[in-house]
Amino acid sequence: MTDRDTSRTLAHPEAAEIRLEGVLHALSDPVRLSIVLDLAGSADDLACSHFDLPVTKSTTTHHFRVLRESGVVRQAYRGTTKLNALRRDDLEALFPGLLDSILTAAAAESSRLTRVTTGA
Amino acid sequence: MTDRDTSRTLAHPEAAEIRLEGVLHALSDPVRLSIVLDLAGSADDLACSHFDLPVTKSTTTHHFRVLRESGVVRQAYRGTTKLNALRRDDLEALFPGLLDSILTAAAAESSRLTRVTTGA
DNA sequence: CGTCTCCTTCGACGACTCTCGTACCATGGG
DNA sequence: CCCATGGTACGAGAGTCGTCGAAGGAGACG
Repeated sequence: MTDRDTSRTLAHPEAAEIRLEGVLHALSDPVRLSIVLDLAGSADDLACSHFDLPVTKSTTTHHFRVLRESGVVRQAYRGTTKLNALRRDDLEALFPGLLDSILTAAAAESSRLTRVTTGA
Repeated sequence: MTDRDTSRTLAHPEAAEIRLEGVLHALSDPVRLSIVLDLAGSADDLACSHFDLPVTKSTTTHHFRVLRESGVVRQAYRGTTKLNALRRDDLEALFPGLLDSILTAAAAESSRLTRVTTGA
């Protein structure tokens, strides 16, 4: 009906439209950071339902939209599921090394906090 | 008077207390990102009054507090002025390469957007 | 067709953020 | 001692964010 087609295609920002502030903001939420971390650890695409997040499905939809609209992930429908992939190439071209260092930092912090929590 | 001494010392998080999400959130604001960029470009410390920000003084105070409480900058009083310095070492130890890639990305985006804006 | 699964939309709520103006404190110089 | 300068505290207002539940659409599969 409107210009916001709800059925087939998903709006993604062009690479040139991606803003650093948006990416940093998208990655500053623990839920979204864990999504990105999971996505980075996997070979290719992951369905939304793959993720085990501590929020409801509508909140999950919200987080994936933030990630998509900030240019961090690319999404595409495949049947009833929606596949998600990191936009590694675009991000690397715009901000060389940024994604990797954030990913490394997130992994480091995750293990650091786990160690503290478990006391090991 | 109270335990919140307003005159001499400023509360900073320990290095181990610095959270990646907090750092990313702190850096996801354009004003704060420009502060950090300016701070990184300078040799050492800069007074708050050095910065030419498009906000009022109270807002500036707010942004510097966010940067300090997230562990991005260290602040110290020197007479009537307050000096600011990036916590490069702490951040580098916690998140290797992160600050540099964000700084590089910010500089790249800044020049990219300037180019677009001026049409040059 | 019926139904199941996956995901979206909508409206709502509380919390937090950014911004400001005004009043204020602390240091330093005349 | 008075005042100028640099920064803070305290509201307060507008906006955004993260979260949820209920309702519903789109494919797949019997």
